[in-house]
Amino acid sequence: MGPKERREREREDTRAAIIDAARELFVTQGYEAVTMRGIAKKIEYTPTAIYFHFKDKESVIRAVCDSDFSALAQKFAKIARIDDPIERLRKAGHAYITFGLENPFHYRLMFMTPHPPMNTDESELRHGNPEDDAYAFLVSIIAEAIAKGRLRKDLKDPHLVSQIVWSGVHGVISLEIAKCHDDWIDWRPMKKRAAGMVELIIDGLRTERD
Amino acid sequence: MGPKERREREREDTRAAIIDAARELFVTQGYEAVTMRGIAKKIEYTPTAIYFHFKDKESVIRAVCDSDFSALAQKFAKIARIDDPIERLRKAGHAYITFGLENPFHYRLMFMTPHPPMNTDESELRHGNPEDDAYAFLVSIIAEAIAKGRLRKDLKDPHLVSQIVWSGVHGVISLEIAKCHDDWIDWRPMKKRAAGMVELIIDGLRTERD
DNA sequence: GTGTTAGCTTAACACCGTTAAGCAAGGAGA
DNA sequence: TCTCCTTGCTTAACGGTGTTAAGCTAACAC
Repeated sequence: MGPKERREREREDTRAAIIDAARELFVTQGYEAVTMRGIAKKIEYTPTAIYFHFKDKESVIRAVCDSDFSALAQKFAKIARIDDPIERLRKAGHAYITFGLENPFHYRLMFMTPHPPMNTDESELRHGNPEDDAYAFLVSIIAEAIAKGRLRKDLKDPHLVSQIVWSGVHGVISLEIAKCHDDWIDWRPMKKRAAGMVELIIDGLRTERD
Repeated sequence: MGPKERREREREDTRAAIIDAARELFVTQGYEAVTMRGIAKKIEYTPTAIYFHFKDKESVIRAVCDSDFSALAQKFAKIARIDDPIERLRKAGHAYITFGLENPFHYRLMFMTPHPPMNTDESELRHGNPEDDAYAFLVSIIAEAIAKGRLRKDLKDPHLVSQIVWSGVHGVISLEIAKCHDDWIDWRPMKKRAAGMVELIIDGLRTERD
């Protein structure tokens, strides 16, 4: 049975071509600049053809993000091997910030833009699994740090602590993405702000002080 | 000389009508929902008429934001009277968070959306003046706290510290605005996250510890 | 009374996402 | 081999957007 597989392979190819074309527009110019007509021109199809492969524009772009966010998961996978939970937290914070700054349009779409609640099954990434899910990874670090008595004793809820930690690094990234062109603010170097935030958080959380 | 003033007053009136109509759409449904045709319908003019009063859609909405952001300046004006800089910082943080959560669309437009660098004179608010400029207000608090030896001694740059502090509270607000509908995250109450962040920051910055 | 200008309208342009309808090619079943 | 039907695409169009060019009208200045 040859032809059936060939057809499926071809379909998968043009689907990939759509994603690639969309990615190229997306990473250089952002969500608004990705137009169905623009994608179509790049791959030399008509705009309508895209709707055979994707429900709408949003699912095209989510396909781009889903595939690119695996890069973040890979970074986290390496960090997961670090023994000391505090050091793991520090490295994870920096990796998260680096990822956000290297993929500003992805980051903006995923974490700075309100979306209608999406069906869990629409995304291929599995939630709750620290390997795929960056938030779950963070919670696991915090939970371990709490269990090992490395955090202040009034900090008992891993989710609350995680959400505060996340807010901190998210604040640095998102402010940079949204306001870096604003010369009204006398911005200090990104690296200093990032490192300052990470140290401020870790220092504020933990038991010992040096 | 009557007619001239009357004409100017009338022009100012329809300008205000445009802003009011735009605000009504903006605060309930956000930037995208504000359409020139929608504004026009509300004030019973044609869409084109708006272009006599405003350059484009963006300047209509910026006029809305400019006028509404004076509310934040007023909150800060009260806080400015607090003696203790640390306590002033705490109150300012909470006021900022409250403002952001009460005006999510304003907040999103001003701090979560990248803009092309705008000409300073396009906005009526004066920069650098702590009375109008929330950032300058924050810097003034931090500078005073440093001068009075209330912060850790390695924290010497008011701008760097301010930017980190701002990032922290901004992170809480912006994550709430962008991701509060995401039930994939087991969100803790907003108040706990906000208070936790403010205390974490203040605790991380200052000299003494209780 | 004439000319000018302010303030608005009508009509259109160039985009956008999306959809209905049709067409051509190729596999499936007789 | 002939027919049918599905797959994958195209053509054409709809309703929406921001924006602009051109024209009209009433009120003012002289």
